[in-house]
Amino acid sequence: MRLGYPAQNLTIPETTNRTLRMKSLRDVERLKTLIRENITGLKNILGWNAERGIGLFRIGQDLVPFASHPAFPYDWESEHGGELREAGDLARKLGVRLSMHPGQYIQPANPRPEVAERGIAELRYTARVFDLMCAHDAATVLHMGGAHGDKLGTATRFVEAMRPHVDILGYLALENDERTWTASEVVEASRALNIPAIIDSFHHGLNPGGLTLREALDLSLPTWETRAIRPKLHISSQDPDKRPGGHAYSVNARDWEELLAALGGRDADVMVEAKGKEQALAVMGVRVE
DNA sequence: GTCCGTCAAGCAGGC
DNA sequence: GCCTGCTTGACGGAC
Repeated sequence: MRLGYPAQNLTIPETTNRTLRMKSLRDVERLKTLIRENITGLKNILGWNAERGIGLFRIGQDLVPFASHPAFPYDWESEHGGELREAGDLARKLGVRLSMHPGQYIQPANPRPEVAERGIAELRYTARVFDLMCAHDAATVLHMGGAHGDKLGTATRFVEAMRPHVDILGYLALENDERTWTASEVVEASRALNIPAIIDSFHHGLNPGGLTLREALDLSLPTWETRAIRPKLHISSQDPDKRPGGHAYSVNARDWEELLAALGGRDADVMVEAKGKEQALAVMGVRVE
């Protein structure tokens, strides 16, 4: 089992998420510098992680900000491909597995074609990053988006929208969310696309769809056999000061024990989604100072 | 110099 | 109808 955290390290501190405002995109030199700083940030974080046995990391979605936007001013794959390749070599050498997690705006099943197409473009960006890094066990983790009052029809539309994009499907994994798509619904869509499903234990608790956590894992873990790579899971805990679904600074030890119990000794890599980033891994016994 | 609202983008749900 | 949660940096204007 490998443990990981997303996008930035609060201790060093370092980030992969430097960005700029859209109207600054035309400043090409500044943009290139910023992307190189993000890639350098990624390498620094990978090194810090490896020294502490942290073998999983989620690259921030703004590694190449606006990469999928029509206004992006140059061919980022040619310009930064060599740098990404180096970062990928480092990750492989250190044994760190990578992922990305496109945000809430990415909705391939959206009834508005322009929204769906924007989403596909963003997913293709993540796939190209992983291609350039030669990150063969990487995952692009995606929620299925809005249901638009018709879950069955939307799920069908999602599968049909994604099916032609084999370049993206090579990395894509679908994740349950806290209010719309349950573990079993996500597994069903994943099976239809022959891609893996990720269970988020916190989301599952809020939107279980009649399944225990163990039952959800029984369904989702085998979907990873299609890629012959280790399954992935997400864990986070409720922030007591926020409404249900708000992520806490750390992870509750009971939530962690519950996930381990549900796994029952089966192997998986676990992404810890906490506001405290790497600091939250202390709950799992990782040395994070 | 610091604070704060806004920025490409969408949805669902609580008030 | 508005605000918040998903996430959490940049940047311009107000003070």
